[in-house]
Amino acid sequence: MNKTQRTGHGDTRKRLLEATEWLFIEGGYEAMSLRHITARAGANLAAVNYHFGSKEALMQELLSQRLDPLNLDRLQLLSACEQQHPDGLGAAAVLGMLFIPAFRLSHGNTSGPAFIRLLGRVYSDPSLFIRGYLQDHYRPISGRFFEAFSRALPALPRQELGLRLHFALKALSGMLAGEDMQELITSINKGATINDAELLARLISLLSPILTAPFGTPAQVKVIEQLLDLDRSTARIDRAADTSHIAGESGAPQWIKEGRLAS
Amino acid sequence: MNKTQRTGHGDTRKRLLEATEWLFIEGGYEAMSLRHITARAGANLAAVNYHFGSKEALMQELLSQRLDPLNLDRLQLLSACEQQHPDGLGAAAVLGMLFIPAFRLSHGNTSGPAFIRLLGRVYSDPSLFIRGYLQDHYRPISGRFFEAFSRALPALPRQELGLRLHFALKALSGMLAGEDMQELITSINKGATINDAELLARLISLLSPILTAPFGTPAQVKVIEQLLDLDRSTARIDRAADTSHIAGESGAPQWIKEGRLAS
DNA sequence: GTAGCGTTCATACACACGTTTCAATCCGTG
DNA sequence: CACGGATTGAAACGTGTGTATGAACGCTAC
Repeated sequence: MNKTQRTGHGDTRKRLLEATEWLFIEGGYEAMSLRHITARAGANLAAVNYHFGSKEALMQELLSQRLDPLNLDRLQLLSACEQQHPDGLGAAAVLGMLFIPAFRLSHGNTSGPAFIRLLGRVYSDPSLFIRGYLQDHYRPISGRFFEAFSRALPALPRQELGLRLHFALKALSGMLAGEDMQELITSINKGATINDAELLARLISLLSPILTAPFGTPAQVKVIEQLLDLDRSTARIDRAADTSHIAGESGAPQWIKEGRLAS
Repeated sequence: MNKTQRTGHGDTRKRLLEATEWLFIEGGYEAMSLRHITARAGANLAAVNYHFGSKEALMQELLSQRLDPLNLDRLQLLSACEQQHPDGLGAAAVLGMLFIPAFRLSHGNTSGPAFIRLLGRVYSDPSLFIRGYLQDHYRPISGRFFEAFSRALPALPRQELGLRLHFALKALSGMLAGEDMQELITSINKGATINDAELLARLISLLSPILTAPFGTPAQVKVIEQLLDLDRSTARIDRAADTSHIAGESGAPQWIKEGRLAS
């Protein structure tokens, strides 16, 4: 029945998805307009609504195609690992099970390094649509991994664990979204022929302290107390509280007095 | 000469800034329209362009009023501390000098907890305007603190240090922007009468490992290698590379066949 | 009281957005 | 060749945006 699959010039659908992926990676969901997408894909403006029904449906399809396999692999790896080590896992290992499937998927396919940046964008995009999609579609996997972390760190209260996980994942996604990560990987690979395992271990060694670090020690508290004292004695005489808003002194609107008539 | 300061009903300017601050905190720069701002401030739409000249100028004024004093205090504290401890500072102490002025400013003024969330938004907002403003106006302070960190961590190559700093600050701002931080603070304060210094020390103890953690140890690398093996053996048979895009099987556009005619 | 300045108001402009419509095209099937 | 469904094309709609304009208002000073 799938005879008319490739009718017409017809890979418009594919080109639209690719263009969408690119623009999303570059600027996030809000900066991604249908006119930009269709122009980049060499398609007509109406093509998006014809093939997908709406802009949101387009984005959902892209996310589903990219994230579903990834999260399936993550769950499978977690299950296999829990079965193989029934006596418990370390937090670093659980982190590894989040990263390794992403790492593998980004190596095999043609999308190559773009996949990593897509991941970063998805997890750091502030738009309600993206956020809602993630929460709606991937709550099970979030829960599974939360439980895994909870077992790996039984001393941590669940609320505190949630906080630290937010913390760690924000750091990670903020990093992946930029181009810094690519530079890091290439620069490392140039410096010495480094193993994939070493690279991943290095990444995880940055993240796992966020989860495992103990609360502030007395020594650290003492350092902070000294700083607080120094700050109090250094701070300029308190500006009158909250009158800071009143800046314009008199007369015509302030912006007209400054030199920026040009531009 | 500043006699006509309070002419008319006239605190419109102040109300506009406050409304802007609220809306920016809630949704970021892009979600903040002039019509929303003026409606919330009980002012006319044209008021923004009259008092500030443009939307961007409004935002610049808000950011300048909030961030300039903060960063001045930070620099002053850093200078005082370097003078007091000419033999060098620890990374945790330098982190403290970033946080303590923000902490103090958020305690004194009426703006109270909003100031913290404003900070989080500013540093995590993805819009080009906000990013550009930060880079243009606060490059000196960034440089100063980068040097301070560099002296505190002489073993770290500068590129690696830059990476880890990005990492740490992304984590921090992502955390501050949400409401989680307020919950954390209040929940901590409820659990036990905790000192300001202890709270700050706890925060810093989460962040400083990102800067000071050593590279992956051989033991960690070994764990990752085991996981990689397990992943390779577990991964489902490779889907044909990158044909994942082709989903529609035949006939009419896929979205029309599904049940979502409603809504 | 009236002239003048600072401020507010309603309204309009030009543009970009997502979506819709309907005619024009393609191409396999009869 | 001609029919018909799948696809593409050009143009328009309604809404939201930032900005601009000019009249109306309030107050102070002469």
